[in-house]
Amino acid sequence: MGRKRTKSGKIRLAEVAELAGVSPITASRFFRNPEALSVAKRTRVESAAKELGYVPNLAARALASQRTEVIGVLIPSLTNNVFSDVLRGIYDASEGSRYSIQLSNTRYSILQEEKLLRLFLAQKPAGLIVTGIDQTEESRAMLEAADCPIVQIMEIGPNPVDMMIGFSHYDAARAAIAHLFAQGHRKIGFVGARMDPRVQRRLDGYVSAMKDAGLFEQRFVVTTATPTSVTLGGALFTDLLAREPDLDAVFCANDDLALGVLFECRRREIGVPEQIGIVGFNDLEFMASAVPTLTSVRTNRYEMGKTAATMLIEAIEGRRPEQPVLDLGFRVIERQSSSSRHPDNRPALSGGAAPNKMVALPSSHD
Amino acid sequence: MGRKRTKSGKIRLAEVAELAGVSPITASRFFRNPEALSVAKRTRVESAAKELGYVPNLAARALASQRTEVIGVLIPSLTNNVFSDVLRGIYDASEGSRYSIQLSNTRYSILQEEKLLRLFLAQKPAGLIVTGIDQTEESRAMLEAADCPIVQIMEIGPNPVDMMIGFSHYDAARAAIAHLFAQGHRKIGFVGARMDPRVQRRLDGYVSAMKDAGLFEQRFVVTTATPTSVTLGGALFTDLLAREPDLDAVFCANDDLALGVLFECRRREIGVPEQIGIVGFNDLEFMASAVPTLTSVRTNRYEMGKTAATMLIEAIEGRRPEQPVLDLGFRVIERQSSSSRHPDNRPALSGGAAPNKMVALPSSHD
DNA sequence: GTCGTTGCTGGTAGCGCTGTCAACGATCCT
DNA sequence: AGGATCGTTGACAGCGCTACCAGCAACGAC
Repeated sequence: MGRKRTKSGKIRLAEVAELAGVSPITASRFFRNPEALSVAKRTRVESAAKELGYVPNLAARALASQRTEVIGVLIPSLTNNVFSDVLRGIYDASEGSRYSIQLSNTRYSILQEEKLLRLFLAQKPAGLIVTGIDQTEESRAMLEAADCPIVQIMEIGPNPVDMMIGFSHYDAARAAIAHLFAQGHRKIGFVGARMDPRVQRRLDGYVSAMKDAGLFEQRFVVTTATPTSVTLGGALFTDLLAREPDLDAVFCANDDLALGVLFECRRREIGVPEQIGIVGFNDLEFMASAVPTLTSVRTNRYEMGKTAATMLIEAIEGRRPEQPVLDLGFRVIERQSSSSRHPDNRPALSGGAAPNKMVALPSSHD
Repeated sequence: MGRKRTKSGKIRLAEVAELAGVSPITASRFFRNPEALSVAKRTRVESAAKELGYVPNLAARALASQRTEVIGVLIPSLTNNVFSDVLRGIYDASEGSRYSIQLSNTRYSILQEEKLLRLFLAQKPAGLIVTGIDQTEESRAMLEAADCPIVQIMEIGPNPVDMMIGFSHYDAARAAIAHLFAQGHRKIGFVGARMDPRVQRRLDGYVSAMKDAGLFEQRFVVTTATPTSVTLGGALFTDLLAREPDLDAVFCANDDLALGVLFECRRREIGVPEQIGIVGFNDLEFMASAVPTLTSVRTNRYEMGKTAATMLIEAIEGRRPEQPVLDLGFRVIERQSSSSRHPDNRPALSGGAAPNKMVALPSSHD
């Protein structure tokens, strides 16, 4: 049943120190800063610890040192594929380090975020990763006053609290529309769900690109606050078609919606891309596999998470990165669903302030 | 920059006690067992705490009380949709409770699991949630010796370490095959990826069902250790077809593979379900939206996580559930992709020892 | 009236570790 | 050679909270 066993044989630092023939404080130092010990004592403590199977008591450490080795992570959703990739990056980066991850879900509510932030901060985390740049005023103040490094992820913008890593959703959307223009599409609709700040900025990018071309029409835009889903993609597309039957392409705020649009086209026997072009956002794995393959804007989610955690840990340990704000860019991955109405292909469009920082996107699966 | 600020104005329990005019220990009791206080002192402490904005120091509490309020969760993957639903349930259940979640990713390695378990156990967690029933001997021993409640999730089997919640993957696979039989399919292939223990048991269920019907052929089975993906579904299906061109249905170990198979059929212009029936596993949201809609085995992932965490918390607080092993069942959701070769429809098949415990599956998104 | 009993409260003593500072010998510079 | 500096080590004093046990009033039973 696993309920028995009362006192586990606790090995304290003092025991290790005794066995090693050093003072407790020296043993303590071994675990925090081994370089500070002479080689002789270092090996003595090391073998003593191993022999006794010593595991430090984190609570005591936290109490005595007035700081924890916890990195708080605030993300809006646990199930959105986008965040699970980011999370995986964060966990991968934290692995092997002394830091552990404390994750909380804001459910896309900045009020909830504020509440969680208060909770986190009270425990004096070693560092904090927060999503986006749209915090409440109160949250912002807490973050600025916080006594630990902070990374804002998912997007970049002015006035970072501390560090920042992401890309411009606005520019990415503009690049997607530019691609559609280049392929000869003109009447381009927008479907968006959830409409969190990042989706909103994609919409803004879409609107500006369309306006720049003198092609914007309010009826081309269909959005909802409802959480995204494949099914919803179909429904929103249906709305869009009802408003504008002559549509020749759709830019979807994410790939789930794009897949839903694709299925809806199939249901209605609308040819893709002959009659309707489709572009998604995020470049989830299935996009390359769909029939026809679906164009999307690739974002470096895994790397974003991994780099954010790495930067944070570096900063915690006193090595602040030379570049506190990192633009990871994006890339329009051109596939069949948006292919040219005129048969001319061109290279992939890239964007972001640091396109050279781009790396291959790891598989979405682990 | 957020790096400044040295000493946050720390309000200790002692301050609260002083303001309330009680001893620190009484104030302490207020937070742990308010019932033990007289009503007068209770309200005094409460308002004092609120006035000062007191937040308990968890490290000190853990050190003094020799236990933490941390629930350790070990799952094989962060990105698999299946686990993100379970996780969401766990987080939802833990919210509002005093417990916080400590998550780690075993990457489908039981050795890694063992390592993490050792790490977790050393910090004396309040409770533990582990995935599956295939631990190493060492892990098993540690779990049995652990001084906290434990829930095994995702599947049920004999000899629970403590509590257990899940369903029979074997039975679920058999039900899927029974459904295909009922629809007139005979040459049914199996495609599986990753081949973790649960997928293996689905395969076992498939094999037994096929053998029972005298229809099993080794060449109907295509599996790989590679992580699952939509693309992989298409590739495995291609292999399968090469081995057995006369196949009339495919049972996919998960929905990603099923979607890949669907796309591959489309690519090859194979009619679904006329020429090939498809059944997936998990019933992810997109299955209902695909064209044709895809049959799948629905599993109660969110509820599994939520119930597991709820049971665990109850057990931690001394209220052990009357039913330590819970079968959440499954349900074959019949859709177009497997529909009858003979036009007769029948109600959905259900399974599991506690089908009445079945609840509506919450949306996969939050 | 005395003696438990119960309900509430407080004092004492750490939990296991680390921050700070001082001390020591060895090394280096002038 | 004398003093300064560096590298290494240890003593001490808590960090903020709770376990444990003692105390005390109020109450009822004998």
